[in-house]
Amino acid sequence: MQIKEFAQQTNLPAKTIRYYEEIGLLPPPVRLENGYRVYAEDDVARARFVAAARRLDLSLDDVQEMLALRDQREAPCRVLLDRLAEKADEVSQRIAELQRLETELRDLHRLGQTFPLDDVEGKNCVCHLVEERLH
Amino acid sequence: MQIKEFAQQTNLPAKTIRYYEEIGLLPPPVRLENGYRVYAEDDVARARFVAAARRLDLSLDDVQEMLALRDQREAPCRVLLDRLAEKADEVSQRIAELQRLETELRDLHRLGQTFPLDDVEGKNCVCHLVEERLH
DNA sequence: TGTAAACCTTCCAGCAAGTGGAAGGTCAAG
DNA sequence: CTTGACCTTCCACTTGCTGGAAGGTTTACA
Repeated sequence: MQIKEFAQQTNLPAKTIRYYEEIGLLPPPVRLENGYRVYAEDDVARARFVAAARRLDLSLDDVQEMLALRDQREAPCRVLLDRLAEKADEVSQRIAELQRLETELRDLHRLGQTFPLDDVEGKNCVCHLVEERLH
Repeated sequence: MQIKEFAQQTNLPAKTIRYYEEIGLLPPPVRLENGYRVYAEDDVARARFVAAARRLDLSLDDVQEMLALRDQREAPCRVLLDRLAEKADEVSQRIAELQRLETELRDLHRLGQTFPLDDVEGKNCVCHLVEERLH
């Protein structure tokens, strides 16, 4: 199959597939005489693994590591399992940060509405409110 | 004051201050004969506004727009207020996405633990679980 | 006088993970 | 014979900085 069908099968844009090849995440496929890439069925699984891992927000570095294990006939499951747990913790930390941020944004917005909207020089507008919010 | 004190007053690294100057967010300051930057008290407010907006995760483009308004003697408060609300909505959307992601990661992790850890070729490991999770 | 430290300068490179676009080759259908 | 859908490579751009090299200046201290 050519790159377009491969892209459909793996749910990755063709551009991204070429990029993954360039950085060594996917092996260079066979080429036709005209230079077109041709993929085999076997290539789909690997690319799908990458796509799925990316959807789980694992880094390309993480994926590299796991694929390298697989290429050495070692099961990457232990590493993957650990990364899933680590990633989940990172995500929940990030959620907490964003929740704090949202609260701050909503608080500022609410407070800012009680101020005039045309006070450039004075201290009575939301801009100064924001400005003074540094700690 | 020189760049180091300015950095302390504004809570921005010196590198970042030079960068903001380079992209036109902060005006080029006066230079001493030896080329050192010298900042006035008035410069502090502007840089603090930038720093505070960044802490609220507003983009440099947003900040540019608001500063441009201020430079034209127009109050950026309306724009700022709108951005605060928009940003809060973006953040809460992002939170929802991350919560879905966290759930997916934890589910996969839990499920993956019930599988063997050394199954490279078979279908009985967490790697294949992940791989098949594409939709 | 020498020198070490603590400043300051510019410029170049790189991060993550792609995306966009230009310029051009190839192939099948009408 | 040309149109449109593919495909190729290469280069630049995104966001918001950060790190480092190579070098100039200033002050303190021996």
